[in-house]
Amino acid sequence: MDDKRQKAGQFMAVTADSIERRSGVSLWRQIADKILHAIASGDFAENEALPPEVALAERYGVNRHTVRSAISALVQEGILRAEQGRGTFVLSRKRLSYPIGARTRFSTGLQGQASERHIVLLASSVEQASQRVAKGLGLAKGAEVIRLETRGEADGRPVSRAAAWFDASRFTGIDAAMAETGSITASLARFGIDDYLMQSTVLSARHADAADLADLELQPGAIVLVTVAVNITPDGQPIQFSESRFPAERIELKLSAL
Amino acid sequence: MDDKRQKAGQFMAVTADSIERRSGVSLWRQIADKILHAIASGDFAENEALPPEVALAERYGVNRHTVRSAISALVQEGILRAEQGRGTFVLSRKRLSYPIGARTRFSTGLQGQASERHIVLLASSVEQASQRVAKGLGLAKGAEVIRLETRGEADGRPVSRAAAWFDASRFTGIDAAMAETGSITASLARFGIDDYLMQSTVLSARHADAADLADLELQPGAIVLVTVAVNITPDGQPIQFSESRFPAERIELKLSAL
DNA sequence: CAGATTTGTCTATTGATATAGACGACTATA
DNA sequence: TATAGTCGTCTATATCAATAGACAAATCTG
Repeated sequence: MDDKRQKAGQFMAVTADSIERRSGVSLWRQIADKILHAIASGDFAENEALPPEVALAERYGVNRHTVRSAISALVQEGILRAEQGRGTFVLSRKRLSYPIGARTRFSTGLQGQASERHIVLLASSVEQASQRVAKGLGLAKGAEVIRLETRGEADGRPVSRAAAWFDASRFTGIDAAMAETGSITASLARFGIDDYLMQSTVLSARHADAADLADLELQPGAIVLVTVAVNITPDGQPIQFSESRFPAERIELKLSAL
Repeated sequence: MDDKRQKAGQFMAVTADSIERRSGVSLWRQIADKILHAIASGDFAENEALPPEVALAERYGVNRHTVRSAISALVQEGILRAEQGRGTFVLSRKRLSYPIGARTRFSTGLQGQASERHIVLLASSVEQASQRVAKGLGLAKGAEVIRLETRGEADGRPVSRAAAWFDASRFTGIDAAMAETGSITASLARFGIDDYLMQSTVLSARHADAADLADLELQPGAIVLVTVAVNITPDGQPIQFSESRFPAERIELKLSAL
């Protein structure tokens, strides 16, 4: 059984991670990804020095300057700190594990992983439901809905960016409640909803666009995980339609027993 | 509230999707992503012509040649077909929706979305459990495990690439069973396992590496969704540890009520 | 202190990426 | 059969990405 990866004549060092050339994704971006992944999976311990630049260059089969480009992107992002003469150190903790399940709640989900976490209400508006929002909420297209734009932060770093839609006729004032409480769960409680479930979630991934970069403080070329979900009451009434974006380099999604 | 996205002096057409320059991801790759996304979400209908190159160039704020680079990548990938004098046409269907749930089975999951689907056993081997595999299966590190490398295909296109590990002492010969039946479920049935559940799944996303590109027939720069899962018997015994990769441009994951 | 190690900066060169403009080839339609 | 619309190809130029080599600056160790 031939292995396609064993390309003709190409030497493949045992330690060499694979890098794609002329790919549309620059080498420094690919290497930055790999370093992030290595940190997230514990290969490079927190507060420890990375291997020196020359070693990384050899490991990935690129020039030292290319490694430096990758490192400087991660330094700018607050993941690494480089110190002349000493080395380059891992600042950032491992990837946070965001639970997804029938009763996912932001506030409790990251407990134990981040000492501080909260949701910021960025904006709210009343608008007419688009096709997909209307369908998700079981409303007619064009019905009035309230949209809440929020950002989740953990230890001062953005970990999610979400838009949530609610039936405007039923949840009048939920924007004010959200601004006051900083919690979707608490806001819904004011409308007599003390429990709700995730009905369905669809998950995809794409490159971050300009809005994602600004909202999530990412570097260009980063990847975002996108979830589109409908929350329902225990008796099956849809109450919330939402689209969330997570920076793939900082968050992994843990699908818990649902 | 200032909007960072409104860059100084730069004109931003109302229809212009956001594109990041000097990002480490080339413009043609970003535009290819956007076109794929537009197809997946139904903006460009199947068998219909895309807007002409000049229109796309204006829409994304780039040169026509840059759009052509994006299109030619998608043509190579079999997503589009360009016809001189006529236009550029969408060949490929929408993104498939792969269900993830407690009882996810490849064979049934894509029913109705693809007329033909099957799993190919690419390779199998016996090896010593790594730290994470051992932990997932509840074995001692270094215990003998059987690894199955598989690829899932739907309508002739690769949609998943997975490695699955089983306790070698309990599932001796599962590789042969898999080769014969082409189904994990059927193979496990031979060992008296007629039901199993997903215990936990961790989900992340990253750029495809060289192996992914070859296995999934992707173009460089593509994104893969990665799931790491443990399957257990109804009474809680771990039987399978697996890592799967899905091409984000062809697959979305639907987390069903579990 | 001397030497080794490691990050920081500089110059130079090559190839890929992106823009710009012009024109040819093919198709559809009035 | 004109003409307009669209994709295909070519040339030229500017910028970014990547390689290469050299040396400076800071830190650590013996």
